[in-house]
Amino acid sequence: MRWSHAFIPTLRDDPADSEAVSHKLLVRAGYVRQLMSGVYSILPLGQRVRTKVIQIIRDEIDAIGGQEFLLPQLHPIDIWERTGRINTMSDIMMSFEDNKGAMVVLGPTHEEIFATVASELTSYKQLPQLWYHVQTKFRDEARPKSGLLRVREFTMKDSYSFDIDREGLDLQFDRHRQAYMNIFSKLGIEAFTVEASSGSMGGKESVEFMVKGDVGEDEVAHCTNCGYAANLEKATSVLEPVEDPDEVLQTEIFDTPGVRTIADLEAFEGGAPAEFQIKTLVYIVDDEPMLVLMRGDHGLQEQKLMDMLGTIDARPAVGDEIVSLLGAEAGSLGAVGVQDVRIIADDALRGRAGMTTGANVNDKHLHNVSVDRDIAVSAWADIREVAEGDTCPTCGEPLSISRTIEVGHIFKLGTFYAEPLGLSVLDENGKSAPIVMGSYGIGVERNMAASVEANHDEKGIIWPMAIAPYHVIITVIRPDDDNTMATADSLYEHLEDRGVEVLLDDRAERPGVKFTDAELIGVPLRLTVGPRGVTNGIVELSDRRTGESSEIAIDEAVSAVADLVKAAL
RNA sequence: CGGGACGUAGCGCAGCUUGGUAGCGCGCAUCGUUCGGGACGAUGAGGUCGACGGUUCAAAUCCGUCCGUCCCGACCA
Repeated sequence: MRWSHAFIPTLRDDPADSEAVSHKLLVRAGYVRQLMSGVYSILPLGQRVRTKVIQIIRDEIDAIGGQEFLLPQLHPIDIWERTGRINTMSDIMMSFEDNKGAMVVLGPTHEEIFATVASELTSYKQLPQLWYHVQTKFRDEARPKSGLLRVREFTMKDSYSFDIDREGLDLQFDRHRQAYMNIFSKLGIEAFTVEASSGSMGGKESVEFMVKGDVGEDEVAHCTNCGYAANLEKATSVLEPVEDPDEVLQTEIFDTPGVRTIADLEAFEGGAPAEFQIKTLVYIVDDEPMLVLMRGDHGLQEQKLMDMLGTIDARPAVGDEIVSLLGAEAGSLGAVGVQDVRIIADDALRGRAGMTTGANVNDKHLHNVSVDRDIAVSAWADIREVAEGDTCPTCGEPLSISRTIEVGHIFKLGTFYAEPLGLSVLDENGKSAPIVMGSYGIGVERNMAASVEANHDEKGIIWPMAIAPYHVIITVIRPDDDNTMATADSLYEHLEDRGVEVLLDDRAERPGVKFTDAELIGVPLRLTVGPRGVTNGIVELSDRRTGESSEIAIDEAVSAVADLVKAAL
């Protein structure tokens, strides 16, 4: 491609509406343009990268036996009603009425559709199957952000496995895990896997692929010593025991004017340290109010609570709801003596005594609360959010917490979809058996952005060879010099003949502009061809990542570049 | 959905407080001089000032409503 005929609109300034590095660079370097919030046009350079990312994914999934489909993006709403996910996904589903008045949704994901096709599977002899597609998903995210990292219309490869039993699922799951790691490696992304909550996807076990990055939306607890890593939505840690007083006293009410928070009560004369307080939270779960008790210095991890309750609908109660339930306002709440309300308590409170908590009377608290004696706990669970420095559950070393970008997520769905959609086959005994499913997703544009987050410097993008829009850019210093341009043209043609993808910068621009643009768009190799060198039979070969350059004979340039490209792919 | 910021030429911004014929830089077009790290000079093109309504002799500027975009949080495979 000749740059003089290409549409590569580079910008000198960062766009005003960008924060994330990948967003700034992909816009400035002419890869994407925003149409509306969370919706982007992919420009020619971006499309070349996107196509390569897709092909890498396709090759890996084909290698583990995947069969590619093309599925509808328009879904009748009733298929979403059948699995019940109309309720769990409705917030992000784009839907509209067709001309006949039927409700149609733009597919946010395709479990239901693949499962419908899979209803034609009738015998265990047809299993296992591995099906996938690479298509646009529409999700009306409440808050698109960070350029391509969180959008409302995007491309995803999702695959679906169908097996007769758990063992088959486990095998397909492990193959995907390896395929995904291969993919991330080619994309220049240092991904690691973490245990994750499955959220609204259904199923029990899932693994997320994460890459560290400040713009990420997830937080992961990990142990550098033993390699333990889990999403904060699921992470656990070992608790240091607290010494409770030996003497068990009667509860005692006392005045705490103006005390509203754990910290207030710590500072209050006659108060208590946070680890001797019980934090009482009121939650509305599936329209039912309940109390959630935490140790004063611990935070609730809502997803752990939701997973434990098997719900996807939970929210903190608001002022009126709290007062009508407990008779006091937030700041003076407690669970002592509360009847007929479900009380979920964090494991950290088991057996604790000598605790302080709200009295359910404004500006009053209770001393000497023994959890077992005074509170009618309905259920115990680990619902505490792991904090930086907590003790690793597997090796005992301190955990650290990092922000991460989720670049892939794989799920063992089990029979979650098989049952409502009637997916079953006859087993070898002629008995009906539900199909065991897995689903495996990876977002294409998000991974492009994640790769930029991981591969850039102050000058611009540094693409890994495998997904670079071009392998090499030929920067012509004086395109108006016939000898120089002829040399550049010849190099261009010979490189293309060797299968190297070349961008020929033949624009009538000053050298500085061309160098800056070349570095911004991030082509891995650069050949600089100028009159001075051409006279001496020399061109310059430079490496975008290291910044190193060397002079090389014109005769050898094609082979040298072709070899470097080959070695890097 | 809660909180905050913003909306003026392709891009980045000033002007608004104190109403009076819309500006700067970059980019773009033509010509000339330049040319191995974002050149210089000259001449130009380009804007319903987000939309609608109100106040006023007069609104980018004041008032109201709406729309849009970004950031933090909630939310979220």
